Amino acid sequence: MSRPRAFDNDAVLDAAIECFWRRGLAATSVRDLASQMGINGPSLYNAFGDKRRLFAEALERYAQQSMRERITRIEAKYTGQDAIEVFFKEVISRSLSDPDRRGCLIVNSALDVAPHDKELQLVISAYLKEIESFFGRCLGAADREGALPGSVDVADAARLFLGILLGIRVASRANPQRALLEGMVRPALTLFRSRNSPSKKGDR
Amino acid sequence: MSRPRAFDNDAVLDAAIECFWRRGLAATSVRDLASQMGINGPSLYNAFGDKRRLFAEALERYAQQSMRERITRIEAKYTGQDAIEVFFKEVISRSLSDPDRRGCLIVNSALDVAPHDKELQLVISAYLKEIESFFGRCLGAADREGALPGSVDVADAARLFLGILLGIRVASRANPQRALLEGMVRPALTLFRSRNSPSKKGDR
DNA sequence: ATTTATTTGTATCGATCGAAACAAAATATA
DNA sequence: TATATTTTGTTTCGATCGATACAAATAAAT
Repeated sequence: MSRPRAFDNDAVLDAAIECFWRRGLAATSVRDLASQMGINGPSLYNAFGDKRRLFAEALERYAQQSMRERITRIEAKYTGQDAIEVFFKEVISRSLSDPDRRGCLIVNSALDVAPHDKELQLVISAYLKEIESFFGRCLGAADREGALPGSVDVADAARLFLGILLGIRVASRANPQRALLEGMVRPALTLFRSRNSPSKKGDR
Repeated sequence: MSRPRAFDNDAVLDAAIECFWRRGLAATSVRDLASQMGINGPSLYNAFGDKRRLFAEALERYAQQSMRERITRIEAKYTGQDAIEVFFKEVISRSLSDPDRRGCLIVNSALDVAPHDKELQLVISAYLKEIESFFGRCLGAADREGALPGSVDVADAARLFLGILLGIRVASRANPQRALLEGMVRPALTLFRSRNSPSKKGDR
């Protein structure tokens, strides 16, 4: 009954993700967005409301395509310590191979959006909780298999790995060096019971 | 031979720190800065060059007054695991008691300034290195006292604690909850040889 | 008292910001 | 084909951005 939309919603959202990912919510102008999305300003406002709501949609799509995709893909093939190791290996690899050092849109937003937007804070906080839950599942599985020493609290260990992930994402933007990022994770993996050939001091 | 400056340089720098700390470099306007600093725009430009150079000066003053002050003060009284524990206790306490959730200006800048400013990236990266070195000294002392298991690599452990610190600073802005922040640190402290009454699973 | 160098306050520069007014264009329904 | 409804492109709004021109104000040096 009306004129159809001339652009693909997901495609323009991907372009918006790229803008917000590179520069953040406040530093990205509506003109930049419209230009990169290949649409006009009024089309943007008509389709997404305003810049902030567009950001919320882009963030949710990012969470789905980047965070949840990685978690579900890894959990389909790995469990316990393996899943955590593969997860960090992938994150570090991606962080180091990005010439723009975009980091993670969720982590970036946790730092520069959440404190100034109560609604988005809840959304972002929930994303972080999803990641913590992923670590919690991995650690729970490891614990049930007897791969965790009794001194390790599963909930706290999940928080630790979330903290390390946030740390890697921050450090990779200011100091993207493999030794630093991998060094952040390695000692935490010693929380697990040592397996066949654990990495020891002086091994490197 | 000329008209003297009517404002105290350190005092207005403190006001600038507050602005940048609360909103970041890009989101803080020169008008906000001048207003909070109690000076006029032209005085600001005359004294500091431009917004970016004012930021660099404010950041350095922050590093001195906040980061180095804490490190030297703690190292004057504590060593090894104690120093690390006191450090995190203080950081977490400060993070949770700040109603504005400003986090740490250095960490904030690592995420949203460093990727877009090569010069400031070097400065910020150096600040992070100072923190890592602090952890390195603590861990080195612990190692020399036999308080570290042989499986723990001191350099990596320092990177881990830096990562946790960054994680705490990020998480405290999006999800400032004591259980989360303390939980991030607690498992990492088990890297040290257990002492008199270590916290165990189920203790909480 | 005059000179010289700097800071200060007022006013404003061009550029850009988020957002929208408006009409032309396009299509499903009647 | 006529009508109703939404999208599109052009244009522009008032506000704000970083930065500065300019002259009045100030105080040490001569």
